[in-house]
Amino acid sequence: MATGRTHRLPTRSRGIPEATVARLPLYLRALTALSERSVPTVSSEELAAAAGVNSAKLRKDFSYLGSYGTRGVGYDVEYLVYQISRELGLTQDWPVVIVGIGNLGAALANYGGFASRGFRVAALIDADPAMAGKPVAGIAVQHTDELESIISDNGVSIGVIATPAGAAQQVCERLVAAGVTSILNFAPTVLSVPDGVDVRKVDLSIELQILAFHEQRKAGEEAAQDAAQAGATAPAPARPGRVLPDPAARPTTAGATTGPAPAAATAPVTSADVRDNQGPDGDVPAVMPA
Amino acid sequence: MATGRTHRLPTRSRGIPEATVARLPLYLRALTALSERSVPTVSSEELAAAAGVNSAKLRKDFSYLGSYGTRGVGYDVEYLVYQISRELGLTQDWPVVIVGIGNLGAALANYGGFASRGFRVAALIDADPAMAGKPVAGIAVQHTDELESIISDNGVSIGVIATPAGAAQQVCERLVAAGVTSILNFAPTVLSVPDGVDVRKVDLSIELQILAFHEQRKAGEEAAQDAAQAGATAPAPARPGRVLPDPAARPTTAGATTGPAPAAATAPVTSADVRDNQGPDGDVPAVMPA
DNA sequence: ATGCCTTTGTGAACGCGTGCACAAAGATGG
DNA sequence: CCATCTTTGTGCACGCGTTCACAAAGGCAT
Repeated sequence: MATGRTHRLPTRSRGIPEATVARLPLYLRALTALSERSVPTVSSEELAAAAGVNSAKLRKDFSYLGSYGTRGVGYDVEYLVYQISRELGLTQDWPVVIVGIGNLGAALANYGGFASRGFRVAALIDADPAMAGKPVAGIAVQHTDELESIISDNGVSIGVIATPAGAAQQVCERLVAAGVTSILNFAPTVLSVPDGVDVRKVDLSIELQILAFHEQRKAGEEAAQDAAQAGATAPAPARPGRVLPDPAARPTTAGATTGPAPAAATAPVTSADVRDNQGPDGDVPAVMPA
Repeated sequence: MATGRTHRLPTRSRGIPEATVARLPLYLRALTALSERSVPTVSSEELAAAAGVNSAKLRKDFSYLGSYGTRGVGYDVEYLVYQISRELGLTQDWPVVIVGIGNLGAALANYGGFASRGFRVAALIDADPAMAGKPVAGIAVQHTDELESIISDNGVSIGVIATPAGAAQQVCERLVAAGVTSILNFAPTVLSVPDGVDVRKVDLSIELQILAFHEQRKAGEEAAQDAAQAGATAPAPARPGRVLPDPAARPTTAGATTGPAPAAATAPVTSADVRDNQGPDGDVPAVMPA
């Protein structure tokens, strides 16, 4: 069972820490803006502020790329833009396919940020025959049947999945089998891929839940403070509370009844099960970035 | 001017590590799926597989919530669903506003994952007067002028920004001033917010760039291996050959003219097929999709 | 009851990422 | 050519996050 987990590689790809790689696009964006304003050089302090990071961190990040700065002066904007672009592999053109042209897929297809950074939408693919031929963002949608040939003919190595959760794993497997080695997944599902394939996921639902957690925490602390200070501030509008019924007591081994014991031991819920784990709810894809 | 950084201070919110919080939604999704299949209990091993993580990590994550498992048996699915939901603050209803109803904003509005997880779209807001009143996903779009009153009237504390990059910061400030304390940003910009406000960003462009980096690395290693196996001669680059010679000489402060110094950065990639990145300049920062 | 077997919960080691603080490098002015 | 000032590049320490490995806990069969 080569249930390749997500990305579990040498973490440090050829010397450049993953955390640094994730920030390079941020620096690149800030630098591009400076470049357009014809700013010749920037100090680590200025650039760090623009990118929203610590200047020491920025300098260390750049140190992994080499010594591209000039002490006492800063970094040459144009030169740095080129170096980072090269490091990120943006000096070449990356054909990309988007699978699943629903609301989200269409939004992605229309996203202007593709072309401007070295990415080119090579094809839009959807399983709905009715969509075939329809132009979206100026590109005719093609049917899933042609997925393999499209990828092969265009040398596509990056695929974007914007399908419903239920179709994601299958689409993923076809993409990988056809030669795709990097996938950006917008479907709310955990994708299983073989080693060597990179998967990055973007999930609106998860992001919101994380925010909700912090929001709840903030509300709690605030309440505690208010209580302590005895109503210094006006009581915030009570949020509509939809309280879930508490399953009451924790299941203390009790459930003796339905105990045919579906045998948890023997069937370690593996890939087969995981596969159908799809959307708990009819979850439609989700999220998207900008 | 409180150039508030993102969120990075309390790191460990009330004992639960941030990394753990980020995984809870993942567990919750897997558990919900099991719940719908009426599976009574799961072992950490099974659940970890379904969520795509290490079982030890999962157990440690749960240990921060309390001892909800039964040794020798595993975790009660229903009970755990409740506990995690409660911890994430999903037992209450969170009204959310989406600002910027373009392609992306509309896609988000249509996303089914909202309601299913305790989130409710309270309002759709757009700056275009022509959009006002138009129904999107069954909700009438409202004009930006009403932003403050909408937030106040509905007690909204979570806002989603799906506007073009240029408008994001301004919208953000209005949201925060109106009472929003958590923001999910889809615009490709770094938002500055005061302390106490959480910001999470989703950026397609960045994700793709990270994938491109790894893709390029893979291509490089592959080429190296091929070369080694093929007799270790001729650095035959595989696919989109990378291997670009350091083009522009680094700006060694040389030019006496501190002026604009167009810099040779545009660097015509001397070597073969490596297409030069699109325009050394036309790189428009991007207008959000939408 | 008793012993076996499964699975949790966690102590401890390890590695990555972050941020401080500073010496070295280089520009600039005299 | 030398002094001074600015900014880079990085050694070092600290803390979070991950993973291993195992003792304790509890079910289950005998």
